Amino acid sequence: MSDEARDDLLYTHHHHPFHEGINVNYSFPTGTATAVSIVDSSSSSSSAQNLQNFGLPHLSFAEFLHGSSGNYDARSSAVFFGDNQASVDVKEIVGESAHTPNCSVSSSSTEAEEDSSKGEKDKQNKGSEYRGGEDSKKVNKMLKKKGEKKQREPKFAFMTRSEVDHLEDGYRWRKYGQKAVKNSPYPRSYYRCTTQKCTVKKRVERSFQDPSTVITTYEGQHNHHVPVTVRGQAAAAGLMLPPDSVLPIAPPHVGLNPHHNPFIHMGQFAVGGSSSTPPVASALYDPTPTTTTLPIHHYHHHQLLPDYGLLQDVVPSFVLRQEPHSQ
DNA sequence: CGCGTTTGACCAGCGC
DNA sequence: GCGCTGGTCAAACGCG
Repeated sequence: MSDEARDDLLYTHHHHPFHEGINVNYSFPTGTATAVSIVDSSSSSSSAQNLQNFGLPHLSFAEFLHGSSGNYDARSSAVFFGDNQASVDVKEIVGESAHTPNCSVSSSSTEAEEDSSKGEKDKQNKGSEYRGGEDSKKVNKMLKKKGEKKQREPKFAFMTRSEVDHLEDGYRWRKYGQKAVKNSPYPRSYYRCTTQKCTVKKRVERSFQDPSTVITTYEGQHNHHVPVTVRGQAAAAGLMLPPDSVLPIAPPHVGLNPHHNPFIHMGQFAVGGSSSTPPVASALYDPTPTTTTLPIHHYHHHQLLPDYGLLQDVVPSFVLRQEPHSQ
C-alpha cells in the first residue's frame, strides 16, 4: 500500500487496532497507559504468555516496561514515555528482520516493509555522510534500486500525551527532516540516532485528532548503549537520576529495549524538548507510589486515544487475538 | 568549532 | 506519464 493509501486508511477508516492486539492497561498515579503488543504469530503463544505475565497484578509499571518476567523477548520490549498526565498507548511492531513469519502478511504490513526498506537504502548509502563519512553523494543514493529489498527493521510505535513533541529517551537524535503530513496540520519530524553505525530512526508527529497526543515511531535497533555520558540531554537527564541509574545496564542491542534505558530502568520518563534541550524535571514520572496494573483483558475504550493513524502505518497482519473478557 | 536544526530540493512509489 | 505524498539529503544556519 502506498503511503497515501495508508493515510487514507488511517484517516477514513475506523479500524481499531485494539481489537486485534492484546491490550494491557496500566493505571498509575498520574494516568493510564495502554499497551498493545502486536507480535509475530509464529511466536504468539509464548508472547501471549509474556503479556499475560505483564498483566499480573504484582508487577509494577516499571517492571512491565522492564519485561523482567523471564522469557519476554527483547523484540517485544516496549519503551514508555510519559508526562504528568502520563497516558501512553503503545504498539509494538516486530519486523521480519527479527523473525520471518510464515503467516500471510497484509498489505499494510508489506508496505511498511517497503517503506523501511527504502530507508534502508539510504542507511547503507548515506548513513556515513552526516557523521563525517566519505563523500558519497546524491548519485550514490541512486545506485540502490528496487532489487535490493532489505529486511525490514523492527518498528515500534506508541502514542503519548505530551506537550512536547520530541520525547527524551536517553539516546541522542539528530533531526534530518520534517515534512507536512497529509490530512494533518502538524508536521512529521524525522530523527536518526547520532551514534556511529547505529541506524535507528524515529518519526515524531502530533495527532491531528488529538493534538495533545504525540505519535512516535521507532525503526531499527540500537547497537550501542544509551549514551549516558555524552553532553546534551543524556548527561542532563542523568543529573536527575540517582547515580547508579545512569550506568549502562545491559549489552547493546535493541533500541527500544527498556533494559537498556536508564530512565525506564528507574521508572522515570523524561520529557524534554529538542535533543539540545535538557528534560524538564517536572515532567518526570515518579513510579514509586501506587502503580497498579489491570488484567490484560480489562481495558477501557474511553481511555484509548482516538487517533491510531500512524500506528496503522506499521501494523502487521500477524497479531494476537484479544483476550476474551471474563467479567 | 562541533553538533544539531531548518528547510527547500530531490527521489521513489503509487494511483489514476 | 503525471501528480501526489512520504522519506531523505544537504547546505545554510544557530547555538553553546
